[in-house]
Amino acid sequence: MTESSRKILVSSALPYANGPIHIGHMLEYIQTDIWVRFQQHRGHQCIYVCADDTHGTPIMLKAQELGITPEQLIAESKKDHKADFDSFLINFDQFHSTHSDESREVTELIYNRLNEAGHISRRTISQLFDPEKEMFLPDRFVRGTCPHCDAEDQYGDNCDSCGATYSPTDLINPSSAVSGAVPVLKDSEHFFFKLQNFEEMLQKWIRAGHIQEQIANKLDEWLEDGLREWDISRDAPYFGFEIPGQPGKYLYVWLDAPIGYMGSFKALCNRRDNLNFDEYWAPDATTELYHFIGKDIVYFHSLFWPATLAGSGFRTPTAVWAHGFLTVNGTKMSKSKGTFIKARTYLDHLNPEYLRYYFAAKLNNRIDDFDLNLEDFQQRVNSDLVGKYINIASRTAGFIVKRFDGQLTADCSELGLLAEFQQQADNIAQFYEDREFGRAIKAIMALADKANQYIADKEPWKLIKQQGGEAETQAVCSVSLNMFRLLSIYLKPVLPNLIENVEAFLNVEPLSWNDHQHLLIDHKINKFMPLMQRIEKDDIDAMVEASKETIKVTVPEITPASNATSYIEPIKETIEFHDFDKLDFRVVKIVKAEHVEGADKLLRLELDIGNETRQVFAGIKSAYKPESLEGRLTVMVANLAPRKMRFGMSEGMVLAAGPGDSDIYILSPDDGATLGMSVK
RNA sequence: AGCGAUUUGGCGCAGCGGUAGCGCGUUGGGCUCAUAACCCAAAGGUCCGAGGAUCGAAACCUCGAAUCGCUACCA
Repeated sequence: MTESSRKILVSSALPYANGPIHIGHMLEYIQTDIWVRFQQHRGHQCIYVCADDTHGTPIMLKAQELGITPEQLIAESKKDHKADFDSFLINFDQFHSTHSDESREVTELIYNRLNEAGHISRRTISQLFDPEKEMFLPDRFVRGTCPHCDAEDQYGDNCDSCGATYSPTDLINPSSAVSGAVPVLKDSEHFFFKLQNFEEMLQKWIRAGHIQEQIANKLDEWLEDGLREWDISRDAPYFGFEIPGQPGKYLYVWLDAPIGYMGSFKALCNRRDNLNFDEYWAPDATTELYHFIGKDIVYFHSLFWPATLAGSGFRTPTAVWAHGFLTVNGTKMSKSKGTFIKARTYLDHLNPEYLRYYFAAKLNNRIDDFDLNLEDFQQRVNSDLVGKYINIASRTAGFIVKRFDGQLTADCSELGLLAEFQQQADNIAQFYEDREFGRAIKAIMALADKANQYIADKEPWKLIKQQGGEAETQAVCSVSLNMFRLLSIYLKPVLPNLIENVEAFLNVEPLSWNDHQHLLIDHKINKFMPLMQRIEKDDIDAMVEASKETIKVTVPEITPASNATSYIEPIKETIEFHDFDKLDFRVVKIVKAEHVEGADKLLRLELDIGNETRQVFAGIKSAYKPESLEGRLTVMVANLAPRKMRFGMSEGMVLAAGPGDSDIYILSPDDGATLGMSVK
């Protein structure tokens, strides 16, 4: 059961420093973070590193465009990225930068070793050069007319219109995307990494269980084509590391990017006493090293990277694990549809653990694309987490706290049933280990169903009313809360914040995986409070709306007057006229108002809006007597989506002011307004 | 164009040789402890299409379609 403690180093791919993190990125970070937390949860030493990828032409140009230095740009970017990751509970041990002393040190070491071992060659190549900017142009930065189909304004490497691929020198009327100047051909000496020296090593490596089978198939194909030299140098001006001893020549960003994993880890070693760089990177290292990546960068991580490491006397990764791309509602993320959702936009509207759960619930260890279906997302999270899992505690804790002073029974009954929950631990652990999170969640939710069935079967709400039924009620609820605790242990890698609140509720020390081996008996718990709110459709809609690319609006800084009375609610985010215009307010007459049987706060209103009558349930019982409302005119939102409520459909909403309780004041139009009038 | 992945009930997925399962949703019933939650039951599928090997396929092979992606000196 207790395997000896492992030493594991894990990375996620480095986000590029020229743009914000979006939810497509988050798929990878959440996947990795869950796996890392799982390992730590089980008592292994698992270190998680990452960094911003900061070098290359796009960074350089973007900084120029903004009129700042690249250093300023990447510092800004790192701050934003780190804030996003923190908010999503991504628990890096170190989030570093490839533009750092540590990265430079390792990069130079690797280059020098490759060079000394004869893996670097040089030759002169001819490339398009921008005479105005005095820089060589990457293919993407040359635009011109396609030599095949005459489509205008195409990239230098292929044509969007006819799909042809060509060299930028083939373009008709080429121009620099940077300055607009006509590029000229210019010679320059470039440095190449002799990838072909590693063909045999790579052939073996990719079939030795280090990568997924589908990826290995793909790599085979590349290997069959033969490996060629890899151009690893760029001429000044370039934002990156200068090649040692070669002024004006820089290392291509893709050489130093993965070295950023090592640089980040080195920085961590420098501030932690118990970590030794060589223990993780020496060629004979017995520790484990894993890279989580997207399938788009397989080439770099499964060919260049192991070759670079092997050629410079370092260990190769234990495994490189690729995942698929994220789609939203079945299609590629789109700015116009509002499905290009930035991490920050998501966070402005929704709890990060919703997304962590949804990703976990559908992730597997393969490279299939992952669809974030927003409707499914809402239903699944609400149903699984709030409806099933949390509900177990919600429906039993009340009895324990109110009737038994929070005390769980001294002996636990139903040991057989609980043993079933405990026995699932190994099975679930294996799923996590294999990155089959979806199966893990499925197994956990099957147990949650079982727990709810158990409660339904025992009917503690009836037991408590029976004479002498107290003991059994306490036993049933104690068993239920033990089930809840076991599920919490299993869910902890996915939902770290939520489980922290669960720990406070259960009044226990931080849970670790092996705590599943014992039960909570003769223990006092705290009062239950709602641990998670359901996802509201409105929040998803608002997030999508906020993601739609529109003309940039500068949201005015909202500075609440410092001496403002405290109960004034802050003004919500500024909206555009067309947002406002969606709301259809109407003058209506309350033709009928009545109490609703069984409802504490609601009144049922029948509203005449001129051409039809609407039924609306309004939470104003505490402030109005029904008869005082009948015959009054008021204002309603007439185009609000109907809402099925426990007592019937509510077909709109009546406007009212005030904080609630008896402080509620419905609106009245001035004299002269009549039924059905639109309010603007 | 080449290659890879995907295509199973409304939605999201599992199954990978013995003639279809799960969750959500829907419908009906039950319960009322619980965040309109929970429990029970039902309806719903020519498993993308066409061929083929097999006693037998959703699953294997061939051809085709659709979607997403990759194709190293783009990041």
